[in-house]
Amino acid sequence: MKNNTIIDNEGIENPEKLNLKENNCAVTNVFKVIGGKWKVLLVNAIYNDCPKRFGELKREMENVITQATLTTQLRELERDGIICRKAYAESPPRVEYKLSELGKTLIPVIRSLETWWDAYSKCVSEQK
Amino acid sequence: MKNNTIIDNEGIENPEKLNLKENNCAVTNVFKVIGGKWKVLLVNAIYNDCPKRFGELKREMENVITQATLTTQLRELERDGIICRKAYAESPPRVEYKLSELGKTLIPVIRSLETWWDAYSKCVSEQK
DNA sequence: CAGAATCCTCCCGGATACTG
DNA sequence: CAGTATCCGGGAGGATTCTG
Repeated sequence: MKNNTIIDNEGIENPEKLNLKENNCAVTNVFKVIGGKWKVLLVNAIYNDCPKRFGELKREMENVITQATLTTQLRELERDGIICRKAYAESPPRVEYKLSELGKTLIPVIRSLETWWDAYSKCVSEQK
Repeated sequence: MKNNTIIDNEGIENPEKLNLKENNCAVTNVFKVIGGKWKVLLVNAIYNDCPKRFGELKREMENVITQATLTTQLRELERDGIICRKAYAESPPRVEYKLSELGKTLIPVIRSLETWWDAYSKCVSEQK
């Protein structure tokens, strides 16, 4: 509580640069967008089968994450402009998700992460 | 506690694929290695000025993270094979960090994440 | 069918103090 | 100088229940 009143700035000559304990590293910002535990999985799923209905995602993720968590992750991806949500005013209701144009630019980045992981894990397993 | 005895498997026909609530998505695994709040910053710092002494890192990160947190993050990076730690048996003690060969392969991946973030944030700020 | 609302748990990172 | 040791709070994500 005592530290809620802005951090002690003694000795800090350039507070802007430090951004007050916040880390404005670009990569850290990327993690805020796609670092959610299931987000890349969802982006891939929606990319591979587009548009994707909520019910399909739910079925595929069943017994892995709950519906509540699924909804939360999707909402955040939508808020950050990665996916588009379209609700049809029908009965029963239907909701479809697609990757936005911005979201599509993520795919190559995700692929490069996957490629790095493959090489990394292979290397790690070999050297022991 | 009740859920410690392996999760209810009813209705799961293919437990291996689900990996028991674990997410074996490659990208998620990458996040476990470099997803720590300050790790990419540290990797960049060590890469740009190699070898890097602990004291230098501490000074650069002063008023941003504590020494304890710095040590923890470095230890994890070392454990995961990204950086190499070399301690000299001198007095006063000296410790140097370098990127491992494996760690160097991270640099292009980090650059691609940075590039994506630049484009992303520009796009987001324009469209509102 | 799709989601909102609550409550709860776990763990990462932070503050502080002590050490060879 | 470069660490450990210990305690602690906050936030992400999960379980459960209720709704149009």
